Amino acid sequence: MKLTTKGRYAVSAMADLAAMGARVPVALSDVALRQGISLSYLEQLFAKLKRSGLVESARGAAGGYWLVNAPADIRIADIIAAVDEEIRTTACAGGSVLGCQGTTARCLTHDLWDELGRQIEIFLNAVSLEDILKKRVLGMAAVNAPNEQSPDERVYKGAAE
Amino acid sequence: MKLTTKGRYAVSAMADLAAMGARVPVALSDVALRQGISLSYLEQLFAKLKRSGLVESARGAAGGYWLVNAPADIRIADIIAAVDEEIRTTACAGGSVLGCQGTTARCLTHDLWDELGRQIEIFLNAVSLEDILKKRVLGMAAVNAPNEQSPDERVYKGAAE
DNA sequence: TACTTGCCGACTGAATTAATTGGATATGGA
DNA sequence: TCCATATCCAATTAATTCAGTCGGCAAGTA
Repeated sequence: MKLTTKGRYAVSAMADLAAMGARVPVALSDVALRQGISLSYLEQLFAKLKRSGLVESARGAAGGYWLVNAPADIRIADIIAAVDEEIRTTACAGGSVLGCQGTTARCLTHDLWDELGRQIEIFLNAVSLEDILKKRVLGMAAVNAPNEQSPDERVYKGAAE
Repeated sequence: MKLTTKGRYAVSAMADLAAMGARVPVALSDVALRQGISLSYLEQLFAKLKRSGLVESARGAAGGYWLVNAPADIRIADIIAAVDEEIRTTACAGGSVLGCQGTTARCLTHDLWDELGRQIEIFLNAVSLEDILKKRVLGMAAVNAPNEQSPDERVYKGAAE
């Protein structure tokens, strides 16, 4: 999972829309001012957000963008996936185990990056736009102890993949 | 937290040292061969690892690098911090809240990136080199439910809830 | 001495991010 | 109808970072 300002901009902008109310067209120029992001760059991001079905738009004067779903139903992972496309975290090419090429240590770390990617995805899937607006995010970080417990106790969900 | 091949290379190389035994000098040229990483690039990484006190070295023939501590006492977070230096995940400059400049929505997302960084750090701190060698990594991913609130119908953590 | 290895700094190619520029098309209101 | 305001669209650029290269020097061993 890439964690760049690109994804952060997108989340900030989406939170901005959410704060402005339901199905009210919000002009990107306003968002740009409030969030301190260049208008043209926002346009590129929203083209992707729209392509992913997260927002709708109206052209012309009094036009703008608005959220398709309620903030409670928009997960942060959806937003970042829309603008950052690539989710791969393992060193192995193509996500296939074949990429490890038979070397030992790299295959050992394979599990690590795999699990880290899952960890990040679980987190970003657990947080909605509404959680952000209502400041319910702090204190969510957690991790299971290494491998001694029964698999049934795991809280992890099989990430989208 | 940056998650690039840089950190992955470093972890792979450290796992390689760990697998070779305690305080045995391992030449980087051997590590480069086994892990498929360019020697010169490895040298740069190990300069940082040494500066951080994770490895020691001996020059000359039969020289090489070895781990200062036991694999069980070396956490992945230490390795990545050593080579990637920067851990900042918030959009706010300098890690200071002042970077938010009074805009509302960016400050809202501040908590999110803060917590995500904490999540990643908790995970990478919970895993040691020994865990990797003994393949105890899978199943550690987890997350707490969002901050105390009346439970609604939404599924935060997937089917396991 | 010859060889191996760590050490050091400057440089380069490739990729990506972030942003810019210059338009075209649609819409509502004066 | 005209015009300001918007989304839309494509191409280009500037800056950054990653990943890797290159050449040479220092130190230790046989």
